[in-house]
Amino acid sequence: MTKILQRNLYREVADRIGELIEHGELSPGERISEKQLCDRFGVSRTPLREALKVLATEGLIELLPNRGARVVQLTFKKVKDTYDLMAALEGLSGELACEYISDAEISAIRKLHDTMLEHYRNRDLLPYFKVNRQIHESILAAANNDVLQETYSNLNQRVKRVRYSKKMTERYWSQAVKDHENMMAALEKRDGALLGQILRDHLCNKIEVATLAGVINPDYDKSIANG
Amino acid sequence: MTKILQRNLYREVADRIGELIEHGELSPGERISEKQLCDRFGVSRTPLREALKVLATEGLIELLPNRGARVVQLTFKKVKDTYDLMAALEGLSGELACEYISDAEISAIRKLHDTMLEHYRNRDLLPYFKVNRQIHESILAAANNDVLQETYSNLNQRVKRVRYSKKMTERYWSQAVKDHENMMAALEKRDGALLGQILRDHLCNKIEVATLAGVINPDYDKSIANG
DNA sequence: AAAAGTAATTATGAATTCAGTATTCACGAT
DNA sequence: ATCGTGAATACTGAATTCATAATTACTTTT
Repeated sequence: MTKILQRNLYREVADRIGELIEHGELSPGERISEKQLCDRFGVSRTPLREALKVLATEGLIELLPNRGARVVQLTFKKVKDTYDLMAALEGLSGELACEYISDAEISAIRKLHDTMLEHYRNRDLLPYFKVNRQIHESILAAANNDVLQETYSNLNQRVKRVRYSKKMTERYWSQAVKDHENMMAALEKRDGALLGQILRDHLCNKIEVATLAGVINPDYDKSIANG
Repeated sequence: MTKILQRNLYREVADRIGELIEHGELSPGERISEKQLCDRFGVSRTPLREALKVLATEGLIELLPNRGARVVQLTFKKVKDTYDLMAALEGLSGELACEYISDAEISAIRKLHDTMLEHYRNRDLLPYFKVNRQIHESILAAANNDVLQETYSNLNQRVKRVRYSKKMTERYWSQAVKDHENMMAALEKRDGALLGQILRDHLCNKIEVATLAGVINPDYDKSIANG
């Protein structure tokens, strides 16, 4: 692990800790030892503690008065709440995108879409996920709303550790592809209301939640393990 | 100004600075002097700087490397982007609220609604705004989604300094009241799709944006003054 | 042996100190 | 007179130190 050397130390540290959480190297509920992280990153406590405060604001960890920090336990309800919100934001991004998107941007997304279909036909899950994400990000970017993008990005970060780790069932996968066909059509017609509706109803998120519900302790507020 | 005495210093300081920004005591674009704020609050630089990092994460200020912090300049576009987002979140809150809300909660909101109508008839603007806000907050609470509530609260904080400061025109006001009549009806029918749609289209936010557009420099990205 | 109380240790909260960068002001050159 | 260069000053970035709260270990008592 390369030590951190310079510049905007607190932000750098915050990102690195975020990665540790995402990859499960810091377990949910686990006490975060300041000293341990300081040694790991070769940084003093000042920027590290600033990073912890920022991460708490971003919802990745929680601070207990006089008792340090711990990684947030993702409960089923928290994940569901976050996904509900993300679905609404995707819907908005669709509406806005149709207002502002250029022909060039549409054809770029069309290319991504066709590539994704190719991956689907070959059942290449990882490449499929990657292009899928690019499509959603492109629409988000076309929405031309920085606050929206920032907010979505933050929410996504919170649930990253339980995303992209589930296997699709064939049925859900084909439904998701159908959704994308409809999305593409709505986008090319620049039908914002329709695209928004499709994105809000887009099953991806709900699939994952459903999958989680099957995989994990179905208890509503019980913590769930990392992927 | 009472000095800060104890407990969760950084959070306390962040809230206080937030108030200063909201009330316009710190002007947008203005350099924030750490030393000055330290003296004002009777706090050392450590918790103060932690507070600044948090406020930057929350989008109230921005940090310039080696050049300190400044209050974010609210441009017309930023406000519009934020309002678009808040409208979407309100819509979601309406949909979710209809799923979870109890009869008791509905009648509580009905009471608020009737009180608000009373204030409208008397043209009591401030009490009207206050009850109006309580209604929206009640629906948000009934949605039973902590992440949604937290996100909405954060966005609201960013634009607080330009809200609640505009005078309603009679036409917009009566339209807003009509919207609320429809909202109330949808809520009592527990028609989530409808309530969501009404809330998304609810004119309040757009009114304010329109008002701002008339009051301020119409230049899209130009900064706007505090209320 | 178990439990409770106290001392010791460790970790967090905050202040201070040290270092590096930007800004300002003065002086000189064109 | 204006612009450019450089030294002095002020401020931010980060490390260290000091204070206080929490946890642990140990002792003592029942």
